[in-house]
Amino acid sequence: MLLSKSCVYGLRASLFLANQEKGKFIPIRHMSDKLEISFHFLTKILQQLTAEGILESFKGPNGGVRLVKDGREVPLMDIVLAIDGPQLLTECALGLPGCGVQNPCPLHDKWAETRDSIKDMLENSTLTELVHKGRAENLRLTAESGFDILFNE
Amino acid sequence: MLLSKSCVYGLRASLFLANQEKGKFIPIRHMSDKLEISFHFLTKILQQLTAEGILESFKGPNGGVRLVKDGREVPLMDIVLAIDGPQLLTECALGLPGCGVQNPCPLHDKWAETRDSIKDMLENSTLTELVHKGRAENLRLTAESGFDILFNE
DNA sequence: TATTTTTAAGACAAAAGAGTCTCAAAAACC
DNA sequence: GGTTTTTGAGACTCTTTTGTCTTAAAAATA
Ligand code: SF4
Ligand code: SF4
Repeated sequence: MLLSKSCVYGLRASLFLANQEKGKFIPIRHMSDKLEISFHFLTKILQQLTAEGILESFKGPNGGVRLVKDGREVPLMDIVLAIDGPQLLTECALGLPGCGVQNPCPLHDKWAETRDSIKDMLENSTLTELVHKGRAENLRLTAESGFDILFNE
Repeated sequence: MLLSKSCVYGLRASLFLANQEKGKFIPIRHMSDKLEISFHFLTKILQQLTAEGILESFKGPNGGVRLVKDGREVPLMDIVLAIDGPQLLTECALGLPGCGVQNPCPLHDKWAETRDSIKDMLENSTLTELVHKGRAENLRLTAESGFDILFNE
């Protein structure tokens, strides 16, 4: 898999948050219910995003988490880097250690192209952009429901 | 990681075989030494390739494994499918089950592009092509050595 | 202050991936 | 036939990933 499960959950939760009223703290329990992700597992993942400065959290009643920046300013890459780290961009097809252009394997040229296209996609897609698209077309964020699950009470 | 470790080892061993005298059986022990891969682990991986009809094996002295087809006819995709299966081409960015164009997530369009570029790379690269490139430029297949390790006795 | 609601932290367990080991079966050679 | 060399099959262990659970700390509210 390209992204770890933690990373995928982190992305889905971030999209959820980008679709909420700006500045409002959303309880993790609410998200874990809507997105059908284990509450404790999601909590652990979002703690990483909080530690990385992508989310901020607040304890107690009316607490929860929220995006620090407007989702428009948050490329998916930020979340991927916070959770999976940079391996995706540094490791490669044949997985040899300490790779680079100085000492490449036969796949390097082709792989570098592919890797760049992954990189570009993650850097050029922002949370808000995807939320707009998802809202407009009622796309889904969970196994069953469409995007509208994010609005239902 | 895009490809599992088993898959990467399978690819490296296949490149090694594509660089050998056509039709000759190469002992797995020889490959595991040269490529610095655990002998037993590599054996298990190559057994999968044999079961899938990509390699054929022969027991006993002067035995080993060899490519069934000329490496020119073997795209990397064959080896990836044999070892990692088709998930790379069917699973996707947000990892939702049963995905497709009928019921996409907000990332689908962008991911589909990226996925196609991965697919194209694996389908359009053949073992022989990469061996030629590796030989011409003495590229590496292991952590330390260059392509010439495949020739040294 | 006591109770409730929430995140924080980390121990713990289950599952999957990676790697090791042993023994059997086939082939060659003495 | 017996020994050696090789792949085949599978049990087994170790590590990483994934997921669960418990307890603590902070904040609100009564
Ligand atoms: S040379 Fe490039 S493709 Fe090959 S292992 Fe290194 S970074 Fe990966
Ligand atoms: S819609 Fe496409 S990108 Fe999204 S989860 Fe499904 S297959 Fe993957």
